[in-house]
Amino acid sequence: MSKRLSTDFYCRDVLEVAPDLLGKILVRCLPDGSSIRAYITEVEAYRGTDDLGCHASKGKTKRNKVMFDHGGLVYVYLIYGMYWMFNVVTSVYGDPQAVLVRGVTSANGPGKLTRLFQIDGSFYGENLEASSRIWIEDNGLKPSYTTTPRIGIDYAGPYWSMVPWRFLVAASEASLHENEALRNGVVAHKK
DNA sequence: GGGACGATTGAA
DNA sequence: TCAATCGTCCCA
Repeated sequence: MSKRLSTDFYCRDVLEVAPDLLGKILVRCLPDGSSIRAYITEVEAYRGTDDLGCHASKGKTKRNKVMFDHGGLVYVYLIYGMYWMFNVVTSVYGDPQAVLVRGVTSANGPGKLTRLFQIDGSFYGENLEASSRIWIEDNGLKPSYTTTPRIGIDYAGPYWSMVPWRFLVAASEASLHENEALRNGVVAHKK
């Protein structure tokens, strides 16, 4: 049985929350009553006003203001005029940080993820502890992971564009399934 | 008010 | 390699 993550989970430094989100379950309840669930497999950390890759480096604006609020809120924005990016705000009030969720087991890119989960601008500021249409659950999985520089932020300069703040579940699905099997006490059969 | 530009994706 | 597509942000 998995349990919904509460606000205090998110009110920590983004470099702790980001890797901790790997293996968690993103849950979306649709208007028709059905729901979509998938394991989070890829995330990126954006950390404060010093981080030139972070939207908050330009100061507080209409678009990014929710990042300056407390953790556990949803930060979504439109990119390239057609894709919504789904982020989770972390840390405490006044410390702008967020985790970009780039992939789950059923969608391998941030734009494809929001399209599949039907997440749009109406989710701006949504509270993940209280919302009845989107939240994240802990299933007890702690998959191993690797890191790389963040994607698509060359403009952030040689340092910030190379910081290894992209976190990926090792071996992606295979690792998740193996971890889940272990949690359930099931022997994983490998070829 | 005008123009440049994306934390992307999919097709050529 | 490149177009799609539009809200936000910066400058005037």
